[in-house]
Amino acid sequence: MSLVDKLHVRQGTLASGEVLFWSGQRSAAFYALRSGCVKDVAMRPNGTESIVHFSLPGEVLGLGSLATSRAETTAIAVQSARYCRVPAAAVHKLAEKMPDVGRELVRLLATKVMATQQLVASVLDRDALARVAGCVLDISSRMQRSGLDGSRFRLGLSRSDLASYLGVTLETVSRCLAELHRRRLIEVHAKDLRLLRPADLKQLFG
Amino acid sequence: MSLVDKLHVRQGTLASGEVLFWSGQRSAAFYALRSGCVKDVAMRPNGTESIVHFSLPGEVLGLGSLATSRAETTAIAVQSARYCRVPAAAVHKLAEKMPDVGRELVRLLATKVMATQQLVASVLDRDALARVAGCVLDISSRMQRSGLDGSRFRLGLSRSDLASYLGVTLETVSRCLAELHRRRLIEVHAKDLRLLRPADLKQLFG
DNA sequence: CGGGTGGTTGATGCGAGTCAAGCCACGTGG
DNA sequence: CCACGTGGCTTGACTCGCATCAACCACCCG
Repeated sequence: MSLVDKLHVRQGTLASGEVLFWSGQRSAAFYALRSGCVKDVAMRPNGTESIVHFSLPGEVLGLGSLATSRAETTAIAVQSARYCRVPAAAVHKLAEKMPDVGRELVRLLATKVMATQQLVASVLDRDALARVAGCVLDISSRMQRSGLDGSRFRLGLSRSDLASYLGVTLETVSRCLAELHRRRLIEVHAKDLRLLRPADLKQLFG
Repeated sequence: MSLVDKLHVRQGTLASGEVLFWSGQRSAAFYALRSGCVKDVAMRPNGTESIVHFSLPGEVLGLGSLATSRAETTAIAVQSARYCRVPAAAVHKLAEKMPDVGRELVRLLATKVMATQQLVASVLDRDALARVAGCVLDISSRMQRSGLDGSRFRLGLSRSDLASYLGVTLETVSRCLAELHRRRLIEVHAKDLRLLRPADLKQLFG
């Protein structure tokens, strides 16, 4: 039984393009995503924005607000989505009675720290094609972890979202997907994606 | 009074090059760095290694082990260092009596999540010169946060360590530091570094 | 039908990787 | 003491991957 299931939480839905929370907004809570896809956008002083994360069904977002009681990024649905809101205070109160809840939260956070560090490391010293391949594999395995079909899915993010997330341009993303298609490692039609040879994808990524 | 000061902890020292913990090693504990500098290295299947993080005095490392009870990276001292070891079990036990301890730990972790995400975002869409400038500023502000002199310090990391951390080659790091020196934004002699015009550095970074 | 949005594809230039040489500070041993 | 090697750093010349700029296409909706 997972952490969020133990709590009395508020449910909600989002239409595509709708904002879940704004950067800077006062709030100490996180969210469990039930369906859809949500991107986490960091705004820059100069106006440019970059995607630092995206969440798939079964995952948790908004953990940053636990540090400062203030959201550090803006979360925007890229598909219609259902979610549960979990106030930090509720978790902390529950944790006082049930130590396991506290440990679970710590585990959740520590896992995200590591995942993010791995992401940095993996992205930085790879060329564009490997980054795209890695991203496809990442989505696939995250879908599987939530019990969904990891070999055939629809991308929530647009090319330009993916580009920002991967640190390349949208043209490059487009070209790389086309190249992977040409090599028969995947099949892409617009946002529908199918993995043909995951093993070869992994090799390309490694 | 900070979290680690409340705990009964084991102290230790490291010589430059010595390993604090190995990737994969079973252990659920983190470390508070008292002095020196420690790098966090992720090994790849293919043998290459990349630096995902480095810790300065006053900072905490090894949080990854809280997720899996296993270190995810190898921590190596790049200068002789003093540290305190904090077992996860001790924190959790203490947290049961003092809820604030649990919250402090959560805050610590959430802060690191955000910092790491910011790092990704900041590194990805910046050119090499801006990355190096940002890294210098980052070190400077982290030194200040611990009450040290942020305008004049000695780099713990070698050029090649910095290169790995920033996702560029060591030649590029060298050229960028030289360029910043040429522009009179900093002064570098080997590993000794001094900030001359931090405001202009920030502008270059932004 | 026209306009808008998101995606693909092509031509060109630049930034940073690569390869290679050389410098400096260090230590070691003849 | 000097000769020599070694590791960390710098600098230069060449190459290449990706950004940039720009056209074009497919689709949707008013």
